[in-house]
Amino acid sequence: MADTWINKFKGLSRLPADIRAELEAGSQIVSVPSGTEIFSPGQTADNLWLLLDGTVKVQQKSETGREVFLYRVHAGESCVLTTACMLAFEDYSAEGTAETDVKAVAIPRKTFDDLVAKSPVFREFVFTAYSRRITDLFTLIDDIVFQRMDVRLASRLLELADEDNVVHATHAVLGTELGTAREVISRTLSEFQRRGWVEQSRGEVRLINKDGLERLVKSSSAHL
Amino acid sequence: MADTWINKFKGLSRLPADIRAELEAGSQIVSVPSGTEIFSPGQTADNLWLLLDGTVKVQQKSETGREVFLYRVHAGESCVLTTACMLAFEDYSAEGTAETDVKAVAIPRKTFDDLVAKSPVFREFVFTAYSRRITDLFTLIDDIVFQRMDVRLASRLLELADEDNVVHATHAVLGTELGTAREVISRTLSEFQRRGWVEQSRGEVRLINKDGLERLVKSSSAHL
DNA sequence: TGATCTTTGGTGACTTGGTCACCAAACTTG
DNA sequence: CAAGTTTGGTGACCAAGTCACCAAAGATCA
Repeated sequence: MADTWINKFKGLSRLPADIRAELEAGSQIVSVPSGTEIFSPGQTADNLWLLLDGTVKVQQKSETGREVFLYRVHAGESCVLTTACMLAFEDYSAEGTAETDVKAVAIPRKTFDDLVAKSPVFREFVFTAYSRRITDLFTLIDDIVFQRMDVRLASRLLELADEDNVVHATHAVLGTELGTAREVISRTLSEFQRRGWVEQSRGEVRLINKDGLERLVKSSSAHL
Repeated sequence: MADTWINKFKGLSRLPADIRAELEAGSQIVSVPSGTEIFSPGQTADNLWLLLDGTVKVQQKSETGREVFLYRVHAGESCVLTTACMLAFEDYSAEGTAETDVKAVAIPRKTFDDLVAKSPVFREFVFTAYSRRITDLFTLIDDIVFQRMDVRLASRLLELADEDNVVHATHAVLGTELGTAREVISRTLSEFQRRGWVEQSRGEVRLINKDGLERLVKSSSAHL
């Protein structure tokens, strides 16, 4: 009982026993392979996903066909913004893709609505998740408007690096992550390489001097 | 009974009588003068506001002291994003200011939480409002990243014009509305003036050829 | 094993937008 | 009306996005 998936989600551990039972009975665990489209424009979202393993990348497709990265959902978090659209019966304009193999709990609309009605703890969980995502969006907007590209790229590289300090992504992918052009990424990375912070090969960037990158990021948030 | 404020809000007219009664009893109508700070970072939001009259401008203040415009709440709409933070007991990073004299219904946290629990219609109202705001934010991000400044300024001028086709705003204000610098606004407006679309005087822009502005806006959304 | 195709990255020229420094004109306040 | 404040204008410069094009690294397949 103590090792149920429910305890992996911070706000849910305080749920009373009856609600837990309903939540477990009314939802199911699903696994999807890397690359799966989890939700997309035109498709009604019918489930709230709580991620157990893997990451989901949420992007906005613009009319002109280009894409902007919005945020990334990690294990222990939920794709909660879809719920607004799920309950509002409105179409979602963003799309979510599994970046890795993903294991998740899918809560159907019916169960979700029921639990929101019944459980104050579940309600707080949902609204807290909202609050976090919305704050993230505000921060993103702020970043796009005021932050220099080199700083944004440096901090994104640090986030995306694996345990060997390698980022597996093409310049084009990094471009859409930051909402900029591939050329800008190429130039900025050359500059980082010239300074001895990174080494590049096709499809990957090795961070060989994280300190340099970190100093660049810090220097920008310190104009007080 | 039919002329209650409740009917001014699209999703609420279907509320059953008992819920209506609770909503009316548990909320109050407030009036604040133009310029009032309705919510701001550091202050916990204790009420959900439903606007009856006037407009509220929601901005994000960055660490560097600059501001980005996020969205505008009109009569018949709600400041719903504050509720996430209200229920999540998290601080809000954005601030809301009355742009005009504002009349609104303030629903305290307690009443709000209660109604979300009890009423499916109220729940749908809340989630629909969320969905709309979030979609607006997505559109904003898309705009910032991909749209040219002249197009963005033209469409904003058309939005902000009063019945006499005059926009009452300084270049600096228009700058923060669009997340750009005053100088850029000045240059772009000079260009619009040169083309005979607008006339300027201190603190206001008169649209004398809306067609020109509208054509510019349309031309940009038509690259299919 | 090459020949060809596709994906990825590099580059120069140019345009747009943001920053800085500074000034001038228009209002406001005493 | 004099002095201060707000608003708008301008040139020089830098950062970033766009366009056109090419070259190198892998992938595919006869």
